[in-house]
Amino acid sequence: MKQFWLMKSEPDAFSFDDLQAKGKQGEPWDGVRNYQARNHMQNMKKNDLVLFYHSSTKPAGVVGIAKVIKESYPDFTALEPESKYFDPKSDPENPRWFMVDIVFQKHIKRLVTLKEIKANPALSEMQLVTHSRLSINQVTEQQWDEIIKMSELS
DNA sequence: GCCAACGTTGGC
DNA sequence: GCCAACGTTGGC
Repeated sequence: MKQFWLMKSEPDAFSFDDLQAKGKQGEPWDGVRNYQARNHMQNMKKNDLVLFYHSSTKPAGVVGIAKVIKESYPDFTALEPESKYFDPKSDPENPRWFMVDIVFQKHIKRLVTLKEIKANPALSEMQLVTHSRLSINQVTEQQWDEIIKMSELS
């Protein structure tokens, strides 16, 4: 069964254009230090599709589509003391944090803003709305279709 | 830059 | 196991 996700990024740090520039090699999604978000990553399967979301920007919203190309594996930055994501409590024998690799898939026709998502009753159950601080969200197929539909309306 | 919401930590 | 203190996220 195909699964759908939404991943947030601050475009100043890493944007959808940056992901596209990475080409086929994609990008390891390091630095996630929240258990719920980690659990979502551990459930991701190769070829699952991802809504790429820009946060802390004007306006915030979904900017494009990415795809999972590597399933979860330990986030090595948690074990590197010189990394800004270093977690002294993460044990190399039993890693606490994981990451996945994602790759650019395609652009959508236009930005779908958070404001529009919040205004759409069909999307009131989205984790993006109900768990606004969670950086990696699960998306249902119906929600996915609705967002894509919105992106195709001018 | 502010601040509300909320996840995490640590003392007890 | 409770909960106050603290840190972070993210919209505005």
